[in-house]
Amino acid sequence: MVSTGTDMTESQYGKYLKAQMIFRDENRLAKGYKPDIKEILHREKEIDTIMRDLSKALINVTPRNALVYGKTGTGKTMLFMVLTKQLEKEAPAYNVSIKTVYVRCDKVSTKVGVVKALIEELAAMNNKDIKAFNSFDAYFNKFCILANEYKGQLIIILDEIDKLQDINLINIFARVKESGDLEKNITIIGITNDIKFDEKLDPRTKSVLGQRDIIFAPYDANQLRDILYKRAETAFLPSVLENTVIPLCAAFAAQEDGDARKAIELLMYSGNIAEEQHAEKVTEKHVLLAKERKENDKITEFIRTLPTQSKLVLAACIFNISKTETFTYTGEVYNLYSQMAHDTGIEILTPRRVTDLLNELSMASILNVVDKSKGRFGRTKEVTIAVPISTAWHILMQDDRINNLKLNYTPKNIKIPDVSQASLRQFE
DNA sequence: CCTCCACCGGAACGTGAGGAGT
DNA sequence: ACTCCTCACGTTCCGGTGGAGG
Repeated sequence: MVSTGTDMTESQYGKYLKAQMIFRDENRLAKGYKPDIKEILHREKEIDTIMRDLSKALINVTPRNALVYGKTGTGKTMLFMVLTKQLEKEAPAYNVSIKTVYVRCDKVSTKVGVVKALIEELAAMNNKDIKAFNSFDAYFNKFCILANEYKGQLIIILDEIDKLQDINLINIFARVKESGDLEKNITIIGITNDIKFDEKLDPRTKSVLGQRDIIFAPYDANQLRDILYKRAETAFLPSVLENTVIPLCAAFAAQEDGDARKAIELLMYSGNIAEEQHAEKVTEKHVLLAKERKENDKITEFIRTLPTQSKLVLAACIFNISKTETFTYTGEVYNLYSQMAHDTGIEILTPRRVTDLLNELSMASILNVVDKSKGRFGRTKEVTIAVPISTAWHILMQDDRINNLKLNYTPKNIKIPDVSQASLRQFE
């Protein structure tokens, strides 16, 4: 039996479609989305510089190497992705071949790994098979052979280049190019968010890589606002955004180092929440909720992924604090921690180590830890908790290794479970 | 003013896991 | 397969230290 089609009253999906009153194309706000060059705002100078250099590849002149600095969310990677893609697209019209290889050095951090990635890209162009070699030199030789066979321009982008274990790799490229063993058709572009990266380089590497420095300044609130408006045009349905929404998102993100990615994410999150609530418009309220939810998710995730020992220390703090409803001291924490560790059959750490764990929790803003002197009665740390206490406790008790603690220790005044993300938020 | 508590935190070292390089 | 090397995690040792009480 075959359905003849479109009886709307029978459609189970229809009501969901109808409910989607907010987004036109949510993908425009998604992480990997690459805008068109014309859509990119406030990077005119950088685009100009980069395109001027890269355009030489079109007449088969090797562009200069470059070192690109900028904090996260300033558009470095995105811009190079977009501009090199465009370059590759225009190459045939100029009768040249241009190949861009993009390597994320935080994922592939060894020189063997990087060269292997390059070989794979080059081999893929003419469907060659890739052999495994047993030394760096062998890999590098293979790369030279392939690179020499390739008559076009090869652009190597090393993203997060500061994570590269052996920066000497850059020198190896340079030396081989000088010696003539390698055609001079290779451009290396290093991207980093470490402003002082060049100080870690020896002068030679610096002169090889830093033929040109490009710096991406963080966006200010006004620029973020423009960027968000641009994205919103195509991402949202017309006039679903209240006027204050974008300025608010921009202002929040500007506070956080002008990270455009975060700004866009916040906007998307706000839209999601409006959608969940079947609202017709995205309002300021949704932005505030989104911000709060993002922060809560961060805390939840942080606590959830804490090592077991840290979880025990935190559990001890929480239980002590819930008893007095004020604060606790290092000594008390350690005593209870030892007890809890004993009860759960977990190895008991030394006090020295526990102070470090306490400090780590403080650094992460889960706890507030203040030095306190009780005079005659010694010096200690006064510990208070910086996150909603029942939220934290529930997350801790989701850990199988320590959740038998709740038999003896569940703090008073803790509202009981249903631990979905949504319900956690209601507490506090 | 001095003491002395109860802890702080630097330094040096041990250990085991995991990954890179040969 | 084997040897390095690095890194995270912990320990031991020990010289501080702010201020209430004597």
